Amino acid sequence: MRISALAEATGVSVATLKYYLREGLLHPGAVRSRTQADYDETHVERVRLVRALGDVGGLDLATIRRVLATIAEPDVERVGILGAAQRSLLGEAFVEIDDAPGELDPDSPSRARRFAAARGWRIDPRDPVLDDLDAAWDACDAAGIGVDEARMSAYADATETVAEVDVASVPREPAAAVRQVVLGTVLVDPVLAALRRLAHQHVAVSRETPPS
Amino acid sequence: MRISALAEATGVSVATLKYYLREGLLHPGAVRSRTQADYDETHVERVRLVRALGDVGGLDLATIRRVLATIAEPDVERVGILGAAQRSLLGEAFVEIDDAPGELDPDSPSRARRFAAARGWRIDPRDPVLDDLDAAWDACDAAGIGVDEARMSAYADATETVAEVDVASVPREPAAAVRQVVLGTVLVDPVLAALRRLAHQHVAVSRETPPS
DNA sequence: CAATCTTGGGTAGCGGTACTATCCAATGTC
DNA sequence: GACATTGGATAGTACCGCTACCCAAGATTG
Repeated sequence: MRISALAEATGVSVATLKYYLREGLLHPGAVRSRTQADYDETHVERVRLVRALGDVGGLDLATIRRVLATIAEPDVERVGILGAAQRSLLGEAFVEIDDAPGELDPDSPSRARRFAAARGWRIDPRDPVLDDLDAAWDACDAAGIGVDEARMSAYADATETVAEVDVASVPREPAAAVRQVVLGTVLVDPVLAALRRLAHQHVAVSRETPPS
Repeated sequence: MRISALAEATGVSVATLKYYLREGLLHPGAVRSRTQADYDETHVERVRLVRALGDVGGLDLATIRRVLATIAEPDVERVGILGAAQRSLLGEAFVEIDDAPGELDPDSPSRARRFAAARGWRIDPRDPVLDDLDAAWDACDAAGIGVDEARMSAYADATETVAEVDVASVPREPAAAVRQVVLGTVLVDPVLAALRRLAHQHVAVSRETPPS
């Protein structure tokens, strides 16, 4: 399969494919001569994956590159599967959890930390996702959306059942597990977001005109 | 409060505030003289809201402008509260549901449509969110993440309980309701995403070392 | 075998987004 | 009266994700 055929198969222009090759998002094809390389199904899949991560997952190319690298050679030993996933998605911003400076204040933990603790969630208080939750929660406050602890608890219940399903679907084999976790973290979020909007519609309609 | 004080209060540079004023994202202050205007708490809140929608919600400025316009003068009569929310978030891409061309094929509905129907969700088959769900679901397939109907059902269960909470928190008064729905749609997604990642962590840890 | 693609490789440019910097004359402030 | 600040305007910047163009080597077709 030549590059033009790959372009046709994926719906991505030849120029863009060359760009992906240059950027290291797409592995080179088998070189047949100086002006010909052979691409196969793995290239088609890769291109589709890159587009999926970008268009649906909303990742930029730098993050996509890290995600692909993580999948290619997962560094499970060092930080575990979830750690590897998180590091690939955070990039520069990722701080090795042991290296975290002594900024942690056990006397006045953030709202997210208190919430997680109260819930009995066993989470390292240095986990940066806790800061994400604080930021998102604060943003809701700034917008005047009342998200009190009760509502947050209901959300946490729901996400916990989601997480059980997610974890149950992770393969035992480490490399496949990393792949599933990294891609699942990114690509299932949009699925859940769409389902939530649809559920809004359904619930709203059902309240107006209850099902007979 | 002068513009420099507003900048200090919000952590946004004066240059950027001027830019927001120009772009209509921030209402002008009370003009005291040709070189002085007075800003108040409403301006502080507005700036914080704009940053929250951008930084946390990931919206671009054009979308933020539409969201603010929708909140300011909701057009509830025409398309209902959820419709108003959706239109402000979709912008150009929004197609009046009655105007939808006859492209709808009732004989071969998409996977998302079949799924929603099988679930008993009462959703207009022309709802564009169904297409979003199809795209997100397809992206999971393209990535090799197996999301079968069973898993999707579990996700739908979870989002349905989230949606119940969401709908229950919507005020009765129309203008406040539109505000809650539009902002809640955008800003709660990141909260749920963070909770899901934390729940992953918790569930994974609990499986390794079950709670005593 | 010659005319016509097509390819890899490279460089340069483009359109959009979200600011940022600079200048100005009018006006506040000390 | 010296200096800082403001609104208003214009121009410039940095980054991102492509896109366009060029070239010479090599493949394909009539």
